[in-house]
Amino acid sequence: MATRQGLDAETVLQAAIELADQHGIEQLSLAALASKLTIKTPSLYNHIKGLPDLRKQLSKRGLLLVKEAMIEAVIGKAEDEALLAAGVAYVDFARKQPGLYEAISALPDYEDPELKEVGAGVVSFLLRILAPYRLSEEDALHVVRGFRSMVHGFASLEHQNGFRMGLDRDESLRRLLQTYLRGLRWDAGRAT
Amino acid sequence: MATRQGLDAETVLQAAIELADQHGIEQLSLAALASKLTIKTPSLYNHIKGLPDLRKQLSKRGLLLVKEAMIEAVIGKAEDEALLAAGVAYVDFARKQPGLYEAISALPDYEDPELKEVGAGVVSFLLRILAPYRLSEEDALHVVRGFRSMVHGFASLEHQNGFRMGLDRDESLRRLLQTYLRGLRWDAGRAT
DNA sequence: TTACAAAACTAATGATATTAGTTATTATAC
DNA sequence: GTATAATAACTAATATCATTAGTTTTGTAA
Repeated sequence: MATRQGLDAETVLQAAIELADQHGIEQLSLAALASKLTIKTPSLYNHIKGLPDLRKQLSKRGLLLVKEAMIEAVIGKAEDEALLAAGVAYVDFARKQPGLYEAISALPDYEDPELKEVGAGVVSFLLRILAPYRLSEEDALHVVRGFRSMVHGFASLEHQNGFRMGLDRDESLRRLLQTYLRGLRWDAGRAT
Repeated sequence: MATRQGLDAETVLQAAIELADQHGIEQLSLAALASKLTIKTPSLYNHIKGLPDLRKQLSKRGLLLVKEAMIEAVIGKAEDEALLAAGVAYVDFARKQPGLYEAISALPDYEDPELKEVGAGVVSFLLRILAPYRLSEEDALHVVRGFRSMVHGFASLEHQNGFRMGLDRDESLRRLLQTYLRGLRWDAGRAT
């Protein structure tokens, strides 16, 4: 019965991403996923290790994709322009793939080596954008933390409908980043 | 059997807060909560409406407490000093009450009127701190969004062990806020 | 003391993830 | 082309969980 369909780990992951994007990561259950794939729940275990493993995969994929989105966004740009574009791309990613973004922001164990690695990839990408600023390594790392805090916080609050005033959200993000960047210039003693 | 203990909604909420702070909001189950209170799970329904309701109560309490913490922190301070203190108090709250903080950041329905109200309370508190800056209403609202994004993003990343370099985290937060505030001064055309 | 409200209970239901063991299908080796 | 091995699906079973219904017991108020 049930003629075997060509189902592999990647297909399962894609289906999980769709479900998470549609209904939120909280609603992503193995039952719902199996149903979407028209198989029974236990059959999923041929492709994933379990629900925690699946969520980890979502987190990892999310981190990879958000980094790719930022890389794509900064092509041909440098310094403030590049940081602004990267920040906007980050937030846009969270808007377009809300479930995947939730997976990034709700991960329980950042200690996992795979997640550590992709996380470090994001950080090193940001460090490369910051290179032209000629900051010390320590200063640059503080800036990376600041940048990540800003864009993650913005995306997170926006996602949970935390911005309820009828005020343009893109404008809020742009101002946040630009104000910060101007502060950076000031710090460098060369305000433009 | 089971001599009735003086158990009310507040006691139940407190126990839930303890569990959430200890093991994370994800691990907070009615079964664990009932066990902690030495009652059976269904008995909880005499005090709460259900698990979603309990989580909503945690969110509400968290928002109230984080606002209180900020209010307390800005006593005798104004302008940049006050904003910095409020930001630090926010992050400190997330550190000391991680479960309660998770409840704030993982709430599914910000549409709930009660939550809207306490959320608006936080915003109006921040607006009052911003009053001396004499910004237009629109500008001030953008700044509030920026401030919330920064502190929430920082607290959230720190909570999930997102800052893995051996770099002082308090210093990162201070720099983030101060850099932003200097950018604000520059915007106002009166860089100090 | 009686009556009522409420806080606890037991029992039952339905959803969930997970494991064990089975069947059937695909692909590989000969 | 056939036999074999790997594997993708299945059924059955278990444990945990939230929730509802209905019951008992306790504390309080009349």
